[in-house]
Amino acid sequence: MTPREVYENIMRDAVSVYSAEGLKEKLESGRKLRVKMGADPSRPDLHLGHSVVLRKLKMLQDLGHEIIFVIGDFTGMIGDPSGRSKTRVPLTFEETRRNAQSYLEQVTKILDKDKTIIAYNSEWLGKMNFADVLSLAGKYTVARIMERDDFSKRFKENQAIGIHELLYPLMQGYDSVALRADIEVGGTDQTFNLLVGRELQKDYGQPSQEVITFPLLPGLDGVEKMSKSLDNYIGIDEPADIMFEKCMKVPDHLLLTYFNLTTDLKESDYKPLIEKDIREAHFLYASAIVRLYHGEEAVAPAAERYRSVAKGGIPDNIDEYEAEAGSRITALLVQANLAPSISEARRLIQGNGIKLDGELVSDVNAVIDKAGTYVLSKGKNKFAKFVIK
RNA sequence: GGGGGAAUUCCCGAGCGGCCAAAGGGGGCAGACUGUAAAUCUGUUGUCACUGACUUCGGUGGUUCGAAUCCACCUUCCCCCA
Repeated sequence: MTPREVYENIMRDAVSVYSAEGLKEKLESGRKLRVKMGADPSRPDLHLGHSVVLRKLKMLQDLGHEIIFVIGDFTGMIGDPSGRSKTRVPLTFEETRRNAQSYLEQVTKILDKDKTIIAYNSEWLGKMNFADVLSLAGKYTVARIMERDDFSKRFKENQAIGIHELLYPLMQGYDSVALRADIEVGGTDQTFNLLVGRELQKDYGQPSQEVITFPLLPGLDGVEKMSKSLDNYIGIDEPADIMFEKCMKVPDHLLLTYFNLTTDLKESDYKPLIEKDIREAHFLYASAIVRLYHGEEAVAPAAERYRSVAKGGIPDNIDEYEAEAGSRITALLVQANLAPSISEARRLIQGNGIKLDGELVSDVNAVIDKAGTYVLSKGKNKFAKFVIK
């Protein structure tokens, strides 16, 4: 793609660009740009939600620009203030490095490893003394900080806001100063912080970075944004089978959005199909995603498996466990993680949710007493194979 | 600094000293229906050796035959005034 094409692609999918002229100018300057993106070291697992932004970074990278991931290890060590979430266990130095490593590995499913840089914000934030902090804090006002949506909301609702929380946008913004970022990208939830970076760079005598925000991908529940903790995600590291299955579960009304944000397909390839046959459109989507992250050869088997399970079949590549003859089915369910406790296993049986080799299990105290191979299933699509000795 | 209020199960939120493993809602899980969708309906949602037992209502002690409910202290949080 040419710089012009990349610019147009970004303008098409971005929610906001501050400023569009600045971005265009920088892209066409021929200069090697420093593109910053923040990474949360406490959650190194990437999903399709992240891929929205990562795929744009890939385009910039292909133009020869430098991608810098800022690992927020300094902020991570203090704890995340956003929301009223419980105090997060601060990460140790080793953990942040380990998570960053795993982050890098996953990121390189989309980006070029060699052209991707990792930076830790403890490198500069950790060296600041109180005078430096005061000087930084002096560059912003309470009124301006309170413009941030969640701050003002919490303030109005008389919810606590820690002083250090007010400093967070400044810390993130200062990262841009330290890195002399030309462009910063992120989800729309980061808009405020990214703009603070723009302001601070000016205060520190640097040209302001261009800020590009991309839409947040809604999760599989169709309500919350995609996140690992809500378990409504499709991980880019997941096995092809699971990926395929999850893609088929994307809510109908969001399928178009998913196509737009996470695939390379042209709208003309999928939009008519969505209107005509939503189920086929799901297959198209699932295939596209599996192809993207696992390659063409993984598509057919995953689709095949899906179809067979949908028909009530039992797939062959399922987790295998061993147990002794005479084991209770409830215990086996717990062993295979199909139930968190014996009690829950009993309830599942009572609720007609458990099958043994396709036969409904009705007795809570049922025992497998003959050696052999059995398949336990929970609901329509959770299976475990047992080799009983 | 002064005054007031709150802490309940995954979340929100009810809870007269015994009928409280604790209402109701949300969320989760399972069943029916389906497209392994949505919507809807049903069941279920502390643990276990499961017609019973055990451990839970911020923490520690106490009162009582008996405490989520009463008392004391502690911890944390919120509000109002300054």
